[in-house]
Amino acid sequence: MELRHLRYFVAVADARHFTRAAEALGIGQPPLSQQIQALERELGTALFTRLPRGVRLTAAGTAFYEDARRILRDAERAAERVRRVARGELGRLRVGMINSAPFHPLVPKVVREFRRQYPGVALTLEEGTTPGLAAAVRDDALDVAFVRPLLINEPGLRCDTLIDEDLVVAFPFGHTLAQRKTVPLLALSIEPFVLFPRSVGAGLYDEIVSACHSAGFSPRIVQETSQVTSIVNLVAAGLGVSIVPASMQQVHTEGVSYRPIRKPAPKARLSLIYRAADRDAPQLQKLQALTRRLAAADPPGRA
Amino acid sequence: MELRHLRYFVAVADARHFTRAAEALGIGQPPLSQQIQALERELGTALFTRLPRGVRLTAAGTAFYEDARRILRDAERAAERVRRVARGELGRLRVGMINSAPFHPLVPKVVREFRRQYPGVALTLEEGTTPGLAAAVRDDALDVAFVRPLLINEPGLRCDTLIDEDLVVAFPFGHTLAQRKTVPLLALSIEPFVLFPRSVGAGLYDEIVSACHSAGFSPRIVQETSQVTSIVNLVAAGLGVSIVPASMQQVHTEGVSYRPIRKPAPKARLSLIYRAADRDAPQLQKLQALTRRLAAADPPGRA
DNA sequence: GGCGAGCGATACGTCCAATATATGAAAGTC
DNA sequence: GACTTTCATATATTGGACGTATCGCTCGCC
Repeated sequence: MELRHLRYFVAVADARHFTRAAEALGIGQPPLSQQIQALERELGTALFTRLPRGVRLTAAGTAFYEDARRILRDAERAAERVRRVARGELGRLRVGMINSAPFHPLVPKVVREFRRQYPGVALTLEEGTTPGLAAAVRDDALDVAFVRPLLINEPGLRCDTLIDEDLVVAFPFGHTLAQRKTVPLLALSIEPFVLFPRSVGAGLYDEIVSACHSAGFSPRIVQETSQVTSIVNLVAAGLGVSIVPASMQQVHTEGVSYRPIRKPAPKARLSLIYRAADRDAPQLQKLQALTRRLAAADPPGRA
Repeated sequence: MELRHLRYFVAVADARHFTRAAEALGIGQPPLSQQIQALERELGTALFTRLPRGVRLTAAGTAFYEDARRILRDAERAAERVRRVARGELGRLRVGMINSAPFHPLVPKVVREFRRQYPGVALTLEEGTTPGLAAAVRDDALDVAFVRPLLINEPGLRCDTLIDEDLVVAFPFGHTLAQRKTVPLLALSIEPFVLFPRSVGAGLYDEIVSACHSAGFSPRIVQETSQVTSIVNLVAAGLGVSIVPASMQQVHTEGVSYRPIRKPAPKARLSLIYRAADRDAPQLQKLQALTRRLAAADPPGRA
């Protein structure tokens, strides 16, 4: 039995007439008769009672009619479903992001817009550290992640750079250096630093530390904390200064002021990582397209 | 898209291997590849990721897999359902019977046995008069009916005679003629008769009346009632005698005694009628077979 | 009651498409 | 690097779906 048999059967049942059904199907009447006969032979029973004028469904045919229609409808819907999955209108996308990502306006904007445009895609969000997220993507626990620079280049992972954000200095309230318009890095040489542990983001950590080295000093880290919001709070509490992505200025914490770093300022790159094998996955491509479009409207380097 | 494509797709998805799937399907590997390619072309997306060792389902393929299996299962179940309907194991049978039919042991036995053997067939029962039931069968309101003889031969209706039952005389308690072993019809010439109206069963009515005429008298009908049980009650009440099918002796009404009629005794035929067009209907054939079998075990002429 | 029209079945030829056979290409394995 | 595994491609073959012509049956019409 093939779907063709069901299509022909339904056509004849609807028309109650072989000749007219054949016309509707765009084939001749004899082949239609033959296909119906083949179906009846396979099912072991007549589906139609042949009358001098047209045909009538038998009891078996009546029973089969609804089933046949349902199967045909089901097959069409299944095909349509596949096409929608393939077009990325249906499915899922597991997104990871580092703690600081939500503060850059691009990331929440991308997520919000993706949800709006593709309501059929189940988008899940998860926070983590850059190395943790990279491992999750590699192990197929996530599909994509917004991360800071990776030191080691995982084979099988791809990385699109989204924005190259300036880093700024965070001062506690009343700090003398906060009166300047821009701060040369070397001015921070005697300052106590609050920073995140190297393990949660070696790439950005090294970027900051090596910038200090280039300026001629080694930062004196007095306090470590993983959460970027905690860093700002510790700065506000007066434990020290810090160097954070410019987008952190979004968080208007009482008692903290931010100042740009005098050129050459270190940068905090934000990238999108995903499995190279999935580079053609439609949801991923849609996310990339969306990110590019929104990043263009909201150029990098600014907060 | 044809069911073949789905069958092939499921085979490959199960085996995760074209060559092995082709073996399982009993076809060569190249045609299988081609059919899958054709399916992928029609759906507009790859269903498998080709790996160096075998294949893996894509997201679209995974989505399609369950649908494909359900459709195939559904198609098989629909075919099986049709076969069962055709075999008469599924469906309905609307049975009619005259009031007196339930008293002959054959009829309830047939109904009971049919219900037991074919629980998938919805059997409905309805009582009525012979002409009413015949009209119902003709108008497709019933499928079969147990009736007494029909006078007019409805075209399109068929009639199987089931049993040729003796008629007996019903006497009120203490009637002198009830002392005889058999009663000659002529002895009833002066008796008042209780009988059913001709309209509810002209065939049997005429059989009785013409038997009386043959014996040399016209029955003096003093009371008419349609329900055969009412006739017996009226005889018990002493309103007159009656002539009823021998099977009515099943009803042991207080104050009524039955006596055989001396030969030649009139007969009450019980027949099964059905539409000639439906003579091949499986439920009908099963009912006929069952009736024949049970009638043979319980021969006609006896009560 | 004969006759034409309508309709499905049958007969037969044609052509496409599903299959088989042979081979190629790519990647892994020893 | 030769060999194996596995899917894709190329070409030939065949079966089956379809088209054309015709038959057989039934009904309605004159």
